[in-house]
Formats: sequence, structure tokens, C-alpha cells
Amino acid sequence: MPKKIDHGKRKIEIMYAALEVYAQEGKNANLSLIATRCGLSRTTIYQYFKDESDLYHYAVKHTTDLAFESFNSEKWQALTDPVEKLLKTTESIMDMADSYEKQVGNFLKTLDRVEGLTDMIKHRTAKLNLFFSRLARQAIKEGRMRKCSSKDFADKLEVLLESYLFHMVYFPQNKGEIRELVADFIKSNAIAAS
Amino acid sequence: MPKKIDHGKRKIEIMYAALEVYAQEGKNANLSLIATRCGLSRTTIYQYFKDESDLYHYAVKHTTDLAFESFNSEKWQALTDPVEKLLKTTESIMDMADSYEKQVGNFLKTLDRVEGLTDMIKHRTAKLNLFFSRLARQAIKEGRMRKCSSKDFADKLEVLLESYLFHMVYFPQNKGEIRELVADFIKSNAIAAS
Amino acid sequence: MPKKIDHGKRKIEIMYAALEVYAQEGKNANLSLIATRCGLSRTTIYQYFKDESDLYHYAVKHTTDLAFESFNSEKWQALTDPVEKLLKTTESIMDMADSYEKQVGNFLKTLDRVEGLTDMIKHRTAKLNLFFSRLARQAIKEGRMRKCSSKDFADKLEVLLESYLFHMVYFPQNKGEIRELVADFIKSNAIAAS
Amino acid sequence: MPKKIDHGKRKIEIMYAALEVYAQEGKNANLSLIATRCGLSRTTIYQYFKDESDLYHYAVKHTTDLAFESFNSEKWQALTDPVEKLLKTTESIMDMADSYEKQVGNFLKTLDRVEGLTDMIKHRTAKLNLFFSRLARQAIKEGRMRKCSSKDFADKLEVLLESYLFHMVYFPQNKGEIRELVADFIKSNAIAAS
DNA sequence: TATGAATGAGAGTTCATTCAT
DNA sequence: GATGAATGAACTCTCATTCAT
Repeated sequence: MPKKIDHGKRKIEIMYAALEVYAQEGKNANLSLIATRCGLSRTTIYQYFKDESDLYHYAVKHTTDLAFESFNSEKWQALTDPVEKLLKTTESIMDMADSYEKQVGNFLKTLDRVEGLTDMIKHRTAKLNLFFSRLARQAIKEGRMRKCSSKDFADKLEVLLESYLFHMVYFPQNKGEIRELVADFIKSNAIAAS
Repeated sequence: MPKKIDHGKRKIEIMYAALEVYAQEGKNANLSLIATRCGLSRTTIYQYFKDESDLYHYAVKHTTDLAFESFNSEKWQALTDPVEKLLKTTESIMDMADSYEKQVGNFLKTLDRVEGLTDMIKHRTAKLNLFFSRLARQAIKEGRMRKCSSKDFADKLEVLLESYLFHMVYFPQNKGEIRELVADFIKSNAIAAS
Repeated sequence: MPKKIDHGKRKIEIMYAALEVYAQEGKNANLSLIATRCGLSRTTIYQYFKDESDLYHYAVKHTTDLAFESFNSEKWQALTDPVEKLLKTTESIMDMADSYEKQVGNFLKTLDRVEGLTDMIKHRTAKLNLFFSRLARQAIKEGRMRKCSSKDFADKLEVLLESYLFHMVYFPQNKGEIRELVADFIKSNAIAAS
Repeated sequence: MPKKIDHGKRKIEIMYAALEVYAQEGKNANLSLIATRCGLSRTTIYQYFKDESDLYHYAVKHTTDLAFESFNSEKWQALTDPVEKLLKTTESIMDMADSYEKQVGNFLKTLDRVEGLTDMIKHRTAKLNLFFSRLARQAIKEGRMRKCSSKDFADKLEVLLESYLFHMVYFPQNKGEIRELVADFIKSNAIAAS
């Protein structure tokens, strides 16, 4: 058994090192720094990733998987009120963004570094949009939200959440405002529970 | 007369060339392309700018000057209703952003390319924030807006406008949603004119 | 029984894989591809060959052994007329070259890749030269060839055959011409059988 | 006048350095060595050649221009006998090859290094082939050569000359044999002048 | 014996920047 | 003031090779 190391694990190790380096160094990030950070030689990285772009994509895919899957978690299943569910999940998404602040920042900063990354993200947020849209429809049906286009509502919510990410990265001092804007937006469409 | 050229003028010429190149080429922009675009040798640029970073800063300063001064322009002076003024100016700012889309995109993309650029921008948007804050206070006093923290209101408006820029650059398909969010936000705080 | 595999056999297997890879990939050949082709790990090759150059030499030696021994084969023993024997053997050599075209091409292309390869080839063709020389002497004695230096004759024949290889590799469209030149050269020295 | 150096001249200087390096180092040649040889930095070469392949092509084009144009020189115009002209020009071509031995060697060694180089050479030798063909036709018409396909004759002559190059590079000890083969080939087709 | 892991040496290439004219 | 020449630093990527298991 010449296998000592779990290939997949090390791949993730490298990826995290990469994320840290990108977050810290931004534009100055490079394979050398990443290699150093995880105690490997620069060339070893090529055993795990085809090239730099491969590493980028893997990182984005991996972290967005983590991020966008969380809102499906069971802890929201218990909630029956769709408006409350909307408030909680959006808040939760922003909380999660906060805790991954550096990594998220890295994503945005690499958006124009890697070909086709925005499309990839757009594709991945589609699930989130659908989730909001469904909740909105349900809320309207249950009389918890005033009649409106559920698609429109979901789009705006998604846009506000994306804004949260952007600001968190570039102007973190404004995070509070957007959190309020999100909550207010949901509430302004809700009808007080009877 | 060995000197024929206005140093300041040429500096601006170069800067505009730079902006165009950054807008068109994004990540692939470089001094060579900029020099070519303004019909100069690459090295001549060093006669006008200390280094590449100097050129960046100059460009950002110059264009934000143009941008953030426009909302002070006389054409809004005629408007007396502060709510209408808010709606018009925010709309105007977004229109302007649209027409400078490429350049704005370039700014965002160079945010982490140049040291201290976010601070610079933050400093410059302070004027805008103040402008909104003043309008809000006025609107409240005139009974055109429900009582709220004018600072808070201005912050949120600023944040929404910044979001517009971010989305315009990375996810332009969502611009419509934010325009609506901005208008709705203002209106939701306004009190119908009697 | 920890040992199951015949070391010598596997060595040859690897070598053939190498030949195929060199033939197909030419300049792009590398140990990785060779290893993949014979279903081994890249590093396993080092169990059989000291290094890449060792593999080259082994391959060249092995194939030239096959090649230059073939003209001694029994099927020519039956022929009694030395001129006919010359025509047949030269033709046979070129036929064989044709069927090993890719491999031969690879040899030529690696001539300057491996130290001392041309000397090795020169040494090996000496046998061929001797063979031609002997046939020429016999033909002259039997009155089937006009008097000339058998050494000279053999040298020229060898040179023409080498040319055949070169052209086959780089300008295969010219193969026909050389085949004719070879035959004409032999015939022009021959005396019609009475 | 900030121009100090003749761009074209330096381009040729670099090319010759490259040829020398290729000839000496063969497979080990690289841009570093070339740069060192002409006393420049590695990167400076990129001011004159787009990339390595550009340098290769330029070298081949330049030297084949020199080589294949020489046989058109005026000194053969005086000769009226086509057979003599064939003998002299072929001899001259081989003489020239001798004097450019290193460079020619370099060509052959780079044949498979650069995409489409053999085609380029084939295209360039077409002129030579035509030249031989025309001479052959003339010779036949004048009764100086026995009837044969002039195309065939030219092809074979070309092939023999190419062989000369190959052997010169790899097995220089055989040059003499080919020189004789060339002369004999021409003579064997000629008819003694009356 | 076989092989995954890891690496060093080195290749080509880009680009901002300096210098002399 | 303007520019051609030249370069160094840095980056991505390849590949033969060694080592430990």
C-alpha cells in the first residue's frame, strides 16, 4: 500500500491554502505562495490540479457548494411560516457569508481572473432564487404576503444578498445597512400574521 | 519654442486612453496597449506619471470627480420637492453609471490592483452621503418623509447605489431589480404629498 | 513466490511501448506516456532502465539488431546470382524500413537526443557494408559485374540506403526515386548474364 | 535620433547566434544560450522575434534564401552545354552546403521542432527542381542526353542532393560517395558530346 | 516489485521599468 | 520632450528523477 495520503483530502488542503492566500494577497497571489502556505513545492500542486484555473474552479465550486447547500438544511424545515423562513434563511446566508468573509472576498476578486466564473456562479445561485420564489408563492397563497410576482420578489432578494457579499468584501462597514434592507424588503411585502 | 504640448492636457489624454484600454481589455490591459492607443511610446508615459499606480490613482480621482459632482449640477436646483429630488438624482446617478459602464467596471476590477483605492472611493462617496442626508432631513422637516434617522437613510441609499454599480459590472441582467429597489426604498419612506 | 514477472520480458515490453509512443508522439514523447501505454507507473520504468537515455539506447540496439540481421536470413541463401541477391536484399531492406517507418523516423529524430547514437549506428551498418562488399567481389569474380572497387561499391550502396531512410522520414514522397536509384546503381554496374 | 541600432541587422545577428547554438547544442539549445551568445538578455530577443518559433522560421527562410538563390548566379550563365551546367551547379550546391555545414545541420535538427518546416523546405526546393528539369529538357533536345522523363531526372537529382545534406550532417565521412553518385548519375544519362 | 508523493531544474513568456540618446 | 534598447523579476508549467512505503 504505497498510498499514504488521501488524495481528495490534500486537494482540499491545497484549495484552502489557496483561498487564504488569495484572501490575504489578492492580486499578488501566485502558485508559489500557495505552495509555501501548505508546505509543498510549487510543482506538487500540479499533481492535484491540472493548472491554476483548475484550482480556481475547484475552489469556487467547493465553497459555493457549501454555501448554497446550507439553506436547505434541516433546521429550517421545522419553520412553517414562510415569511419567518425567508427572514431566517436570508439572515443565515449573510451570517455564513460573514464567517467565510475572506473566502468570499477571494471569489469576487477572482471573478475576472478566471474565464466563465460569473456564469458558473449565476448558474449556482439559480437554486437559491428558486427557493425564494417557492417560498414567496407559498406565502402569497397562505395570505402571508401581498400579491406580487414571486419571480420578481426572488430576483430582488437575490440581488440584495449579492450586494451583501460585494459590500462585505469592499466596504464591510456597510454590512449593517444591507442586513436591514433585506429584512425591511421582506417585511414590506409581508402581511402581518393574523 | 521647444515646448509645444500642454503637459496637463496630455496627461489627461493618456488617462483617457488608459481608461478605454482598461474598459476594453480588463485584465489584459498593460502599458503597451495604453501607449499604442494614444500614439506614444511606452516609455513616454513615464514622463507624465511616476509609475502605473500613479496613472491608476489619477484616473480614479479624475473620473470620480466628474461622477460625484454631477449630482450637484444646476438642473436639480430647480426641483423643490426633496423626495422627487432624491428619486431624480439617484436615477440620474444610475443612468450615468450605465453610460460609463465600462469605466466603472474597470474601477471595480482594479480595486485590489491599487493600494488604498477603496479608502479613496469611500472618502469620495462621503459627499454623496451628505447630500442624501441633507435631503432626507429636509424632507422630514417638510413632512414629505416619515421620521427616521437621516444618516441611516443616506447610508442605505448609498449602499443600494453601490450595489447597482457592482451588479452592473458583474451581473448586468439584474440592474432592473436594483433600480426598482432604490425607487421603492425612497417611496417607502416618503409620505404622499398632500 | 513474490516474483512473477520475467524481468527481461517486461524490459522488452516497455521498450516496445516506448517505440510506439516515440513513433506516434515524436517530439512530445515522454516517460509518462510510455508508462501509461504499458500500464505501469512512471517510476516503475526506473526498475528496468537506469534512465531515459538507457531506454533509448536499448531500443535502438534492439531494433537495429532485428533490422540488420534480417538480410542474413535464409531466404536469400538460395539465390545464387550475386546481382540478383543484391537487388533483392536492398529491396528487402527498404521494404523493411517501410514497415518500420515510424520507428525509424523516431531514431533519426533522436539522433542528437542521445549521446553517441550516430557512432552506434555507424558501427552496426558496418556489417551491412561488409555483406555488400563480399557480394560485389563475388559478382566481379563470376563476371556478373564490371571491375570496380568492391569497397567503393558497398559504400555507395550503403549511402543510398541511408538516404532512403532519411527521405522516408522527412520527405516520403521521394521514396520512389531512391528505390529506382538503388536499382539503377546496381544494374549500371552489372553485366548482363550470358 | 534615439535610434542607435539597425533593427534588421540585429535580428540577423540574433538569428546567426541561434544557428550556432542550435548547431553546437542540438537538443539542448534554448533561448538563454542564444541570448548569452549574442551578449543580450533572454528577454531582449522578444523585441526582435515574437516567440521562439518565429526565430526558427526566420532562420530557415533566411538561409534557404541564401542557399537556393546562389545557383541562379551569373557565373553559370556563360555555360552553354547543359550537361556541364548540371555538373557544375550540383557541385556548387554541394560546395556551398559544405561551407554552411553547421547551419544546414541545424536545419535538419530543427525539422521536427517546428511545425510545418518540412513543407516550407519542400516548397523552396521546388525552384531547384524546376531548374534541373528545364536543363534536362534542353539537354535532350540538343542531343546531349538520352531520352527520359525530365521530371524524373530532376526528382532524382534533387533527392541525391538532399541525401548529400543529410549525410553531411550525420555521417560526413560519406560525403565523397554521394558526390560521385551525383556526378555518375548525370553522366550516365548524358551522351558524349560529338 | 511496484508505485504514489514530491521535487528541482529549467523552459518560454510577459511586463513594468530604467537608461542613453 | 520623446523614444528605442535593454533588462530583471516574476509567473506558469513540464518533466525526469528520487524517496519511502
